Amino acid sequence: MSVSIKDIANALNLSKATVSWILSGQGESKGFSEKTIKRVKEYAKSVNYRPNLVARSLSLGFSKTLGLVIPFLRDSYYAQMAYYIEKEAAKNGYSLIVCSSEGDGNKEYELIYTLIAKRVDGLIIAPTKTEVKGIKYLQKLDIPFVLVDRYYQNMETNYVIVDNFGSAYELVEALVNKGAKKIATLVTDAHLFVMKQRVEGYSAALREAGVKEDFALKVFVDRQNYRVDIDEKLDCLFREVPDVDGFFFTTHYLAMAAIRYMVKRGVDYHRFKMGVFHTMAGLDVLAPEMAATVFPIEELGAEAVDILLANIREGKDFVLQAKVLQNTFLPSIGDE
Amino acid sequence: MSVSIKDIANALNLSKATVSWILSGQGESKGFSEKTIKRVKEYAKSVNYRPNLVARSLSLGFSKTLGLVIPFLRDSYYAQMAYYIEKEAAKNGYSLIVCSSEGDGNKEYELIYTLIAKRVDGLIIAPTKTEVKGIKYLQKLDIPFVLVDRYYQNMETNYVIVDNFGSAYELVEALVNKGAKKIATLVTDAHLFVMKQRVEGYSAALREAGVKEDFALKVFVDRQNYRVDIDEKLDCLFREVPDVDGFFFTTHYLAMAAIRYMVKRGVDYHRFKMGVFHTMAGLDVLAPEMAATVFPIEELGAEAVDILLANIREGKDFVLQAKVLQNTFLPSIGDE
DNA sequence: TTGAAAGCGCTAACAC
DNA sequence: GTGTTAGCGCTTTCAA
Repeated sequence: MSVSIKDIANALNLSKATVSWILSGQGESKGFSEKTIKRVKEYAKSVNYRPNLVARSLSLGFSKTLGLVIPFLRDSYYAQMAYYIEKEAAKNGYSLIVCSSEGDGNKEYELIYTLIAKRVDGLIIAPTKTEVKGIKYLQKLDIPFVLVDRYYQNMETNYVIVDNFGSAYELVEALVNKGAKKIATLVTDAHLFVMKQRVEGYSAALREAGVKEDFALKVFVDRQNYRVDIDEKLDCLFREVPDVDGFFFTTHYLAMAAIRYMVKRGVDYHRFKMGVFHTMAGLDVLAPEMAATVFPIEELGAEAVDILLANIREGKDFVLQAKVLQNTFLPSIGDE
Repeated sequence: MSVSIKDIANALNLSKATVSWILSGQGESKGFSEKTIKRVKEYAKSVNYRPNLVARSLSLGFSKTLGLVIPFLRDSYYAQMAYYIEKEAAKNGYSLIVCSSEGDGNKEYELIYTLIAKRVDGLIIAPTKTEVKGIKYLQKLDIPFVLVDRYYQNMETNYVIVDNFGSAYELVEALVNKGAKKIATLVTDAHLFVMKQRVEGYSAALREAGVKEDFALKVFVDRQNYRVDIDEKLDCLFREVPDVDGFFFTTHYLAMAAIRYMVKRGVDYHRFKMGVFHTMAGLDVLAPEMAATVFPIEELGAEAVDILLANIREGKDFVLQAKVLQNTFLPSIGDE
């Protein structure tokens, strides 16, 4: 096995305490002699000593590790989020345990439970559905956590989200200003609060512009197999509203899927006024004229971590923080 | 603070040992009375007991946690890899600490060092550059690890990679069979062994087909700012070889960037015979006719974990495993 | 059928 | 300047 503080202490005829202090950098402030400090450090290096952080965690009561629970790490959106969260965490000396809940509430709960057992110092969660068992549990145990991307209206938690309503409003308003009269919206995961907000933003912008809403223009796509479901739904849309002239995609991959559909059906989609919530690579070349509202993903990740760390630091005295970030409006994604 | 085994023992007038055994499910096999077992379990639940896994780790000597070091979690390719690795790890009861090395060898070393200190049971690494300090360190300490995606020819390690040479060969051969004579290849991160292999596969396929290689057809793009660098390099290519009629993209985003360029320059790229190593969303609609060789990412992740766990389990007796997976050849990405 | 006690590696209050 | 010691929460051997 690897060498421990005790081994070093024995070899050098010193006490564990001395070695511990010196190795954790408190040698000088504790007033140890130059000689001893040097002796310990050199010996430690020579025998390849590396601290056992799990012992340290047990002793200190914190692990310098955070937990992240997201629906799907393979989704580029969450992957980016995870990336920036990890980055900010690392900057502050924390590691990140990443878990995918697969959009399953029970799994989410299991993961949270395990993370707690592993004694992470706090967690960041992009919650799934309306399952709140895990969240409630965290609250009961008084463990710091912050919700990202989605949140619950009726619960007091830290959270950082984007202004879904406002961004959608701004986007749809732009489409209207470009002259679109019959703007369809494509929606998926419609049960999510954030999605509802986007759709409300859409409705509000239309209302404000004096355009009457048409239910036939609201297209709901099944998330699970959206790539096939969208064909059917769009066929239906074009049948019912042949003169549709605009599209508001509530999320990036719906835009991509819709364009895939148009190309397949031979529809010249460039004639539509289009806007997408959160863009993705490829869209910019397929439809450079498309407007977009882009997530401040980096900021979102960093904010989440900062709030979490503040919560961890301040403990009981911490007052919950809710942050609503603003998207960036991009008139056309081609010139980003 | 949270309740511990000791608290339960005190409250129930039992010993810590008894409680520990019962709570870890060995109650019946140890032969405790029904009554005691029930009493302990119920009490534990009533006070919301949850085990402290760090204490458990310290005592047992393993953490049931793995470490993953990849260049960039925000890259969709690595994100997917991380996703499948986490999935397989979770299936086996392990958590995953994910870290991005940012393609920086020193950072990679730091991360490995920290992961070791946190006493992960093993690590999976997609190494950067030719920096092997971290790897050497792991070997010296005899800590189980497996390399993915990239590996070092001159070192004895576990690794799982794809057949880069073979896949590239197959792809370029297909382009030749479609009639392409002057096939350019776009390369980035050319110093990487895997990239070299792909380029060699390209060369070999040309050689085999009796096509003379033209250095002007080899386009090297700077990874850091490939989106701007590629314009200049392609301008140069078209100037020097105006009748280029095929493209072999050594990685997905180069294909996307090249198409972005073509669209910008008004080049009808559909006339080219094209092939890409590893595809991405959007390419299928932009160039459905493009051939591709797709990574078995899921298999790669799962294999890596399985090998790592076997190594952890068998320890000294484990014989290192090298696995070369086969890509799937896709004649045209439009019909996947 | 249950308990006592040592130990995992590290920290920190308190001594000398 | 340096050492003693108790303790973090859990496992496990040995005893009773």
